[in-house]
Amino acid sequence: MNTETKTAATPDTRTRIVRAASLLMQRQGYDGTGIKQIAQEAQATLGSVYHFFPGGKQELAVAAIHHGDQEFYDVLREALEREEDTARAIADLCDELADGLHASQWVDGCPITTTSLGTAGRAPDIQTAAAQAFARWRGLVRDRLRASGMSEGDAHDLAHTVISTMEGAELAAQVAQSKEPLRIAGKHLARLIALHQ
Amino acid sequence: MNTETKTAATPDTRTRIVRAASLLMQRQGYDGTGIKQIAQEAQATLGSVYHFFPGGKQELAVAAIHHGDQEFYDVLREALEREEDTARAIADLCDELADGLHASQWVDGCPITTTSLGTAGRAPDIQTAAAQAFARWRGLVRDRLRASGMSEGDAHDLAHTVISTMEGAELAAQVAQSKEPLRIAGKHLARLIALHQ
DNA sequence: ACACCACTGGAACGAACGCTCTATCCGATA
DNA sequence: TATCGGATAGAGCGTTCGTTCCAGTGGTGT
Repeated sequence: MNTETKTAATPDTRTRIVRAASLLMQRQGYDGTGIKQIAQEAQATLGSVYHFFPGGKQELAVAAIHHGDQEFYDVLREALEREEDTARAIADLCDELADGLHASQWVDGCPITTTSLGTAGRAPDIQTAAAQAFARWRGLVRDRLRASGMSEGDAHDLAHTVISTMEGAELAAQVAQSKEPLRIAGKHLARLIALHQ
Repeated sequence: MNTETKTAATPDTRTRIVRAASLLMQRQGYDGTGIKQIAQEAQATLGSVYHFFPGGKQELAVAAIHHGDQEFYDVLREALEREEDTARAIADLCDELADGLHASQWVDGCPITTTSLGTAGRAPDIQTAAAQAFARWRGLVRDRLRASGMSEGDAHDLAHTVISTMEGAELAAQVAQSKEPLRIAGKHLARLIALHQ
């Protein structure tokens, strides 16, 4: 029954596999990550991987994307709940992302972009999972903006730009190995939100 | 001497190899693209590839990134020269990018992100080339904003956000297979620029 | 006529890839 | 205690990877 839940010392084998796949594909992309490497990192064996993911590497990648999706969904939700002023919440989140990126020595960017980009025209399941993730994140921002009184249209459009810009700034920060793109993006997004409410 | 220049029917072998590498890595990433595939696509042989790029796949990837860098540099420069109002120039460029992305059936996004992301912590030469590209593009926008009378600080910051947001919106558009993220980003960037000048 | 050399062509190498397969383990149920 | 199926373990399959190596080929300078 259990597929993690408790804060247990050593999680499910399946959970360990998904976590390892998510982390490694986030860093190295789909083609750059081998199934054997995932198994080793997860302290599981090849047999276990194919037992839980009979669909092979693609099915595992989809699970990894869903994992990364939920991971950032929680971060985003907490950031929006923590601070009443949405503009400031987004700016603070950008700084938080910059700190996390720096702490990982600029390797752990968005948990799904690398996997998604590298499989663009050839793995529909992975693309669908990535599109769902982006839509969920946008929905979170849109609902928060709506709740603070913004019009439907403005909230919809701003949610798009907030996610797009955060995504692009994280990418730019990673490439430049600098917090500056994310810092500036946070400032400008806050300004843009304040302009509409 | 000549490494292309003329509008010749069939370009240099070296040029054909770089173009093929750039296009394939843009679509499939570094690890997803094989040297043999590049050679085939370029109508060259393995011997030729290693003749021109004795540094192997990494040296070829660096050349591919420089190629993609220059490619977008020209597009960006023309877009900024074509339209006097910088805000409108950026918005128009976003629409142009959306059309190009759609025309490629959502596979040809930014020519360097996929390659750069997939090699994040392990190929310094590639990272440096990608960082240079981003910096050159930002420089183009910053100079244009400065020329239209914007303050040094505002121009610097806005150039960052313009590139970050365009990058992120292109990514979002690719994943969602929709022009909407780029359209909205263009609108918001124009608004943000107008706000500062 | 010859020598030279940038360039082309492709066979071959060891390593790593995704995946299949069978054997074994082990806790729950009868 | 006997049985059974989910889970684990890893050898081995065919294929492809990046790279090396060397034998040609064709045009240029002498």
